Amino acid sequence: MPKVGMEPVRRKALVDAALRVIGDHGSLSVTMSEIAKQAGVSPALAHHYFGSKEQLLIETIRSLLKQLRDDAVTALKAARTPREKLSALIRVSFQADQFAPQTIAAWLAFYAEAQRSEETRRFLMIYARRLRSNLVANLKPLCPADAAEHIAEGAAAMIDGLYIRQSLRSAPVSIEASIALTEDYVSMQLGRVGI
Amino acid sequence: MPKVGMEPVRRKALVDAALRVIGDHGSLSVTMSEIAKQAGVSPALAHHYFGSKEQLLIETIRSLLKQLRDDAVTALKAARTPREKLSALIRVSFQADQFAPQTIAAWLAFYAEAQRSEETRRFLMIYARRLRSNLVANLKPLCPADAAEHIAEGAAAMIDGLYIRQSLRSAPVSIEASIALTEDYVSMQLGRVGI
DNA sequence: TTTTATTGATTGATCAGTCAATCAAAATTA
DNA sequence: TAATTTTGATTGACTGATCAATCAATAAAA
Repeated sequence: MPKVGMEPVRRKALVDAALRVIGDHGSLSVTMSEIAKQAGVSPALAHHYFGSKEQLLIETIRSLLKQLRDDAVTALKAARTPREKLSALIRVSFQADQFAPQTIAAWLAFYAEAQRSEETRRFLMIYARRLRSNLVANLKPLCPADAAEHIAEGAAAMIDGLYIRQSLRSAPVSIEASIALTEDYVSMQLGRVGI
Repeated sequence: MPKVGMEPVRRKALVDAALRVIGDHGSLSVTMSEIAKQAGVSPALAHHYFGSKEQLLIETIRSLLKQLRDDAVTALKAARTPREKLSALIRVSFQADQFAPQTIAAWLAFYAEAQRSEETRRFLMIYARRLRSNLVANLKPLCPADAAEHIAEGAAAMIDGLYIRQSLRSAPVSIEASIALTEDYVSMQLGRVGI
């Protein structure tokens, strides 16, 4: 079997499998066996490449974050004005694959894990700060600095809150409605101070 | 030992212990032993009274919810006008003990669990709906019905989002700031349509 | 031959859940 | 009142299952 150079292929397959299994299962209490099976390899191989379950999970959240960042970068590049960039950030947050039940379930599981794992928390803090600073940067040209901080805080909270509420599938707020709600908040706050 | 009538005492002690252990641990992956130890009884007794770990956890979330409801009822009674009642609802959501790191960690853990446990999800949906309908009921006197739904959705999302972000302890938004942010949102939305 | 990839089998630890036994208060009987 | 029975409370010890992690063995490429 051993074609040389399988390592990156296997690593990716395992990380993707982990994300899928976690999303389906809605929890980090998934077994290495499940993940390995999903990736089509033996559990032993997962340990061989990642050393431990924890390490595999760390890589998994890292990949989730990278995906989000790449999307944000692309969306920001496509937008011209600060106001357009704000809309782009909101749209990226609610894009279909991010808002899929499994993805939301995975995020939630990682947030819970962050209560225990320092490293997981670090990653989620990076996400939170990035969203915030992206928002602030594009709000500052449109309003006073202190207002920008304030609005960014509120918008970020609303985005995260819409995720949480989506996870219950109780009163499913559609993607469009979620975007509208957040856009509305930002527009109204900006309207208060001009533009 | 057997003084008769220990059952309710033990049940409460175990539920409280579970909440504490879950909050400290930041996860539902806590052992019956830990919970029982915290309650000062043997693991076997926990099983005796609750039958299973799952059942104990269900009772635990039920108690968390009851606490919140009682507080809300009290706060609503003390407020007079609809606008005051809205403020009361916001204040209750962010009251100190609810906003304590351990309580937030427990909520988060239950949200994650809700992905798997139908019953847990039911409870959380009750919370979500209750908050929403309380908000709507007190918004309706102040604005058109469709606006009330819209504002309630946004405010509820913001509240939940502020919780989530609090759980990371990254950019700790104080209780007062959280209340202010939500109040601000509601006031501004209402300002748009009068009052 | 050496190196890389891969797995089956195994181990050790952890836990939920069970059960038989004990202890002491309360109820009943003498 | 004293003796006896009943019942609720409680636990230690055990079991069976699950799982992360290890390792020695194998297979194929280089």
